[in-house]
Amino acid sequence: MEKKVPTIKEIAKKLNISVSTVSRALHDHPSIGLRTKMQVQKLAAEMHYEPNQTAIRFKQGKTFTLGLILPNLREEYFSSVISGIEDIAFKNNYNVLIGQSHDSLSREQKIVETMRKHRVDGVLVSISKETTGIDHFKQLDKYNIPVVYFDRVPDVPGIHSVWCSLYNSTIEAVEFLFSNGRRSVGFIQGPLSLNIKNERLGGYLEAHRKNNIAVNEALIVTTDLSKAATEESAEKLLSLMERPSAILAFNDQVALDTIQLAKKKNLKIGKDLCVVSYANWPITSYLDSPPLASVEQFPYEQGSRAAELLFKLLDAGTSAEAIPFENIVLESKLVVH
Amino acid sequence: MEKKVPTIKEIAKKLNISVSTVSRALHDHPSIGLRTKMQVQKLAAEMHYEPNQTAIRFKQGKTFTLGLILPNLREEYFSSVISGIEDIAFKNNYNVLIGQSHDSLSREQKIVETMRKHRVDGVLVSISKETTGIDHFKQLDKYNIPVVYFDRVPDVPGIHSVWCSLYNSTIEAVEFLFSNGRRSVGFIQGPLSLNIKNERLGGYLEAHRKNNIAVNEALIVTTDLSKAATEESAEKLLSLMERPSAILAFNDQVALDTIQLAKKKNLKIGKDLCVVSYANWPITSYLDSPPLASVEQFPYEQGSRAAELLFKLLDAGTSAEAIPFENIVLESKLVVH
DNA sequence: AGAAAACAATCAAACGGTTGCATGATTTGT
DNA sequence: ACAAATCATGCAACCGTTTGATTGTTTTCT
Repeated sequence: MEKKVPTIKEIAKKLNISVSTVSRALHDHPSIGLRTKMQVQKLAAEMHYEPNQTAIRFKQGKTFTLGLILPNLREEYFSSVISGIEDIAFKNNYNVLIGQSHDSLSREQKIVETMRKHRVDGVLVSISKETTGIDHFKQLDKYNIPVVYFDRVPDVPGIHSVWCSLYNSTIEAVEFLFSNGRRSVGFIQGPLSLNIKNERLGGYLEAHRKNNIAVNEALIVTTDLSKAATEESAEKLLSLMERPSAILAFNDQVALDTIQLAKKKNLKIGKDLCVVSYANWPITSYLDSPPLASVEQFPYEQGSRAAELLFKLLDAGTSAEAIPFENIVLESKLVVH
Repeated sequence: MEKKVPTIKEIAKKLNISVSTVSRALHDHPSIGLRTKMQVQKLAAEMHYEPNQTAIRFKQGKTFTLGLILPNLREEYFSSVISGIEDIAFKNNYNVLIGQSHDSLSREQKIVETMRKHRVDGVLVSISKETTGIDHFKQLDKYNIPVVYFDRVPDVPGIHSVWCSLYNSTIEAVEFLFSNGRRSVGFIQGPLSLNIKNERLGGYLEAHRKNNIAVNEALIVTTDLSKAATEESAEKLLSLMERPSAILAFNDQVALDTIQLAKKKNLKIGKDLCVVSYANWPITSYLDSPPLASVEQFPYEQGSRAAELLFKLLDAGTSAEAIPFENIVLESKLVVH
């Protein structure tokens, strides 16, 4: 009844040779004779031998596993990131262990701990919206586990990162609105921790400067991404005496909540109010009044680039020197619907 | 420079005792004296000792990892399932290794292989739409890896499964349409492999029987879930001489594609045509013309129940007898918007 | 006081594979 | 024909932890 999986030992016994010979034969080691090599490989195939990964991981002191920490899997954005990462990981014969922080710092801390205990070989992180420092990632250094931050990157020096610059696209987005005759553009910011290098705001301001349009501070509001907070901020904008004729929203979720509210107030989207945002959700194509345009951030590519960088670090780690901190910046792109 | 993680051996050396004593002391083994136990635990804490999971996994012949195979992470439905599974896994100190089949049989087969090689302790599967048999899961038997199917369950005997019955909800959904005066209800079926026990169709027919309404075969069409196929089928329905006044769609994605097409044909949703479907996507609340109702299938609960069942199998596996095949059926619920 | 019982700690094997070093056999060079 | 070089294989340690069997010491019982 009890099924037994064949081991290298049994192969050795059946052929009356030593385990080391079998091991080397299976690895095509040059010092093994052709005859034995063939014999071993033939028998191994017949017995359906498969190396015990658990043993190898143990012996090599590596888990061949990457840890991936991200806010959630629900957002299409992150599931695309995963595909990018998995493809690279798969090529390197690595597994990916996923942990969702659900945008909570304490959960993120727990996950880091789990990853450390699991002895993953490296970690990829997109930080939670509550995360401001990276102290809880420091513990990984002691275990020589390299970390690559992506997408939501903490604003501190001395890290490896991959992210997507929003500056140029934001300028483009705002100018797109200007050129459509909408010179009063509201801006709903996200949580401070997620404003990578403040690029959204920077682009927003620069677009105004370039076009000689004065910035109205009252048009800049903030949300923590919860529906309630977004509605409150949108309400602020929409009830201004000089109501903006367009809104730049932190992302498509914020855009949807804003549009929903605007409709309740009987504003015609596309006429009374135009909305542009970030993320470029596919689902928006099903909406009657979607954002007019959205900034695509190429999650798949961010994921794969981040994974590539991590593997580079892993390779270097085995050999010699510390790699200088690398920060890869991709360009985003405004997609007009 | 090279950081070293402390091991049980070093603790033993520092205290001049044997490794076995240390091991047992850390596990609170009764045959270790209180004094030594305290000493060991104190020193272990000071040195920040942490057991090497890799070694333990190897020694115990267990990976403390569950394999989870599902079509994709993009669908909100499946990300909820994951949460349900992760919560249970976490309670049992297990990790979850995720593989996406992307609804392709060949990918699914590869993933099963990966999981086997990785020697996961158990597997949870929601099959791809191309999957009809379960031959490729048979290899797991040889490794004593139990499998629990959930949600998309293959229609074969001799398996453990957790799924959500749609029969009653379908009857309710169709009757809901009838009671709204819509007696001509089209039905867009999904891929045959996903029609668990044909419950949607069964419910559809039963609702007609109960209400003495004749079934019009022309009103029953099929899609493979691709947008093109859905549109083709929807087109078939909407261009009938006797156009149905309502449609029961396989899921919310199909519903959205159908609604989009209907709008293009200038039909008023909610007036000329009512749509009900399955899945209950949260995003539909942002639509101007969402499905009128949707059947909620409780993904979180399905995930957690499936994981619980798997752990039950794992526990039993270590001890004695084979567990009789268990099939847990949950009830779905019609949610009217 | 002497045997039995309870306690505390150690020894050593085992898990499955990898790898540096040693050994024996065969071939090559002169 | 004999030393040297080359080739093929085996030995044994090792990775970190767990655990059954064993030894040695102390307490308890009669």
